[in-house]
Amino acid sequence: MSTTSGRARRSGAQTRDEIRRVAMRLFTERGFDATSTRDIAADLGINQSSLYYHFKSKDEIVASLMQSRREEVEEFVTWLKAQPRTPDLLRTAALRWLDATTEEHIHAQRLALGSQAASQRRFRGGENSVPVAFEEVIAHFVDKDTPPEEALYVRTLFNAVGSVIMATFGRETAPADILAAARRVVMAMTSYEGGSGGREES
Amino acid sequence: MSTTSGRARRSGAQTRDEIRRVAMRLFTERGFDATSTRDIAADLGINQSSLYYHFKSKDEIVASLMQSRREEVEEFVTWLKAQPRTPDLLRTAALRWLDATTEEHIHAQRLALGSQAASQRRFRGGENSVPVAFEEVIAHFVDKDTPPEEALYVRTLFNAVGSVIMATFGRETAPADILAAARRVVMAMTSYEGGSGGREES
DNA sequence: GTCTATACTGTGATAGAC
DNA sequence: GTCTATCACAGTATAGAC
Repeated sequence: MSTTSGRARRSGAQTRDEIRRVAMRLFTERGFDATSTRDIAADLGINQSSLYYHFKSKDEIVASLMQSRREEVEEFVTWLKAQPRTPDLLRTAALRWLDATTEEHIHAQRLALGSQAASQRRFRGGENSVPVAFEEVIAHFVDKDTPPEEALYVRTLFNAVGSVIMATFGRETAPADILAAARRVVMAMTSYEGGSGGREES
Repeated sequence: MSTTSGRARRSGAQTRDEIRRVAMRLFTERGFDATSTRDIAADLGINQSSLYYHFKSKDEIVASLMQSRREEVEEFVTWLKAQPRTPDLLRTAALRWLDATTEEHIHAQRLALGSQAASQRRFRGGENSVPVAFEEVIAHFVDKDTPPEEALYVRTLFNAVGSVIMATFGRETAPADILAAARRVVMAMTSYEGGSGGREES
């Protein structure tokens, strides 16, 4: 919704926040590397060099995009350390963290995941890419009547290895450990029969 | 192991496969965008332009890297379609797919996940990045005696949203659905008490 | 099959007028 | 606060000698 294909809108009076908003959207859609400062400026309807009045560098833009989320992590850590060590703390903490995730956080995370769209576009490209081929697997368990979040659940299940890899976050991890963890994830996700997913009002 | 910091080895007689091997390693380590053709050539000890004798373009290199995985997906689909629709087919299929994942596949997937190392390096960078801050959360549930795959499990749990986002793979998905699916994942992963993870010999 | 040399393009960033 | 103009450089890719 809103300005779907908005480019070159007005000129003048850009604020830091407007730049941040556009940059977030473009970084999310195309990835950081694939988004040039010219792209950002063009979308705002201003000149590329004008960005440098508001930000010292392209890196500073992305850094400012990440800042708020970081502060929330610190608050979460503070809360966590104040909790008694009960057996269900793991679940409680995980759910609390999840509930603190807003829509904007999801955008930020998409960005932080690392140029998702950008590189994936490269690998999707053809008809004969892995993701396209994998759609048949998903289709085997999901049809048009499947609730969206359930379809997503199935997708996530078959991407268990990917989920674990993402969680390693660049640290060196033995492939055997990745596979072992992924196996646990698969077992857990196919054992759970939590009805509609256990949504609770808070 | 092997040649950890190997650059500029010998000259001449490079095969397509050697280029593929080096490219895979560098793409995985640094990401596609952050790896130049010069980097690849330098690691092989040849000139940048020599790559173009073997491959038409940089994109063709990465495309050739993805091909074998794609064929396996197709085989998997064939198998899947031949299965009877039993209630536990989802688990069976997910485990089968998982078991077909080799070490090399993990490298390929790291690459396909999209410049993981590259962009994440940008977001890690400072002391005050989100991932660094989040280490405290992990440390609250994991110590040095925790088995690696269990530690990975915890990391994956707290990255449930990220896992779901990754699984959406660029398709437009409502944030509410992402959160709903992530909630299911968290519930499932914190309900399962599968002992050591249910490793079975095949 | 590899080299040297170079064209071409796109990028982040700066200087200075308005 | 935005513009024009431009720089410096890195990247992919090509031409042609050896």
